Amino acid sequence: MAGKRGARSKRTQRTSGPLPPVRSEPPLSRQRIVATAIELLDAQGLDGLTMRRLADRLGSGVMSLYWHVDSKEDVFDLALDSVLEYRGSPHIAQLHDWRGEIIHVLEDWRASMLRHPWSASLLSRRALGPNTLGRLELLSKALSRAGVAAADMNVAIWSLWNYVMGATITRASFELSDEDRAAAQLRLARLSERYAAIERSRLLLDDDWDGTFRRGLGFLLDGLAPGQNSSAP
Amino acid sequence: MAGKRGARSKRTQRTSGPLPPVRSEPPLSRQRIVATAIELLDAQGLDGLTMRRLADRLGSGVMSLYWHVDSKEDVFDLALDSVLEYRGSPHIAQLHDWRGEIIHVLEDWRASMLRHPWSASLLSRRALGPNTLGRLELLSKALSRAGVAAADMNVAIWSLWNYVMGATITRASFELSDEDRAAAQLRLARLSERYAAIERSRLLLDDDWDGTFRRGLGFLLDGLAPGQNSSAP
DNA sequence: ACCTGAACACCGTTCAAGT
DNA sequence: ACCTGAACACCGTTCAAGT
Repeated sequence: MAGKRGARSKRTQRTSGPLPPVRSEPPLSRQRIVATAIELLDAQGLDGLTMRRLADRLGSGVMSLYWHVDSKEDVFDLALDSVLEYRGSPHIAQLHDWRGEIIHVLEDWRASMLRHPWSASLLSRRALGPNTLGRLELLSKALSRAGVAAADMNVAIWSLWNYVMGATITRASFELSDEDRAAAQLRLARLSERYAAIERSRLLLDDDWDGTFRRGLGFLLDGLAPGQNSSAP
Repeated sequence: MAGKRGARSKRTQRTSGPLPPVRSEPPLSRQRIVATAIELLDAQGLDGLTMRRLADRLGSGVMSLYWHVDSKEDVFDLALDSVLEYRGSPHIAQLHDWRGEIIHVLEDWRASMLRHPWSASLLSRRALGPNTLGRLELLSKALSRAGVAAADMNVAIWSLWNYVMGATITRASFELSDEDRAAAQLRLARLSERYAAIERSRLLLDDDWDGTFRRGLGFLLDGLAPGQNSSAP
């Protein structure tokens, strides 16, 4: 499709150099490498990404990747930060609904990670990229508007970060394989007499992840900004 | 040391078969494998554990391990759960200080993981072992005593689990290498105009992890059990 | 019952070389 | 400037065999 000669006769898009063979792969680039890495991670999980497989998908030799990228770690960092890009409006102050604004920021963050289940567990191990910092910035500003005191700001940010990250990792790992989950449930059922309390509340059978996330976040926000009650209109 | 012939003349400990050469390594066992795996993980981190290195330390061939253990994943599961064994008293109800009891359970959990920094990030990826379930059980009972309603129980447990796990992973990853941390701070400083809010609160320079953990946990508990105020005697 | 070495099918990355 | 293949120093695990 790309490069097909249509109505425009001048080559306005490729501005210099001889045309490469029309049907070949586009040249390697950081961007293409990252996009393909994300595809591979989505399809095969964290262990599924290898430099060799990545090169295969890109139709290049393995070592060609290393011109564009420092190492496999580098690929992980780039893929993670790419997936965390915030695509919403930076100004979503909805009629002074600060609580709603904070919830929006965190739900959007969580949704981005759940779209790429490998990303949550990577986030906890890799350095903070620009898009991650951007989301922290957004959160910090929303918390300020919600009246969180400067002295409590870092505690509030880290608490929410930890909560979102933990919740997303937990959910992603429980969703990973029904097989594992069934095995865990079986083992729990077998040991139910030793774990009477969590058996009674059916902790490991509860799969309303979205509801649990929202309600737990509500409790945390109640603690962080007691002025703003959850039942306010 | 082990097996040294002393005052006891009868061999009461080894009950059958010929004595092995006195000075040799004790025989391979699940227990020894797990203990050595933990040593290796403590010394070299998650990537430092390989079956070959593990066998070397144990003075055995690599494939001998597979008689006692299913796979490398199995070793991870066993090492993780071993490290999470709860060594405190199961009855620490201190004069009806339910809030203090909950905090104790969670601080002890966190401390166990911080002693083995690889464990927190493993916890998020591996299945729940018996010791992990035991700690969840302890938490569940403490929450019941603190008056958390049955309908809120699972939300409360998961919220606290997510908080503790997230906080511990975050702390462990920031402590991992001063080098990375310095690099992150440098990058943040350079981009400070784009991230004015988190720069202002010096989010990434704040290293009072213990205080932040405790205060954030306080906020979460305020939300979960509003009856029990943090300033109560 | 417990341990072993050889072999297989992989890894990430260095290096010296090509265009 | 960009790409490459050969080679190095590793992996986890299968298998057939030893005691």
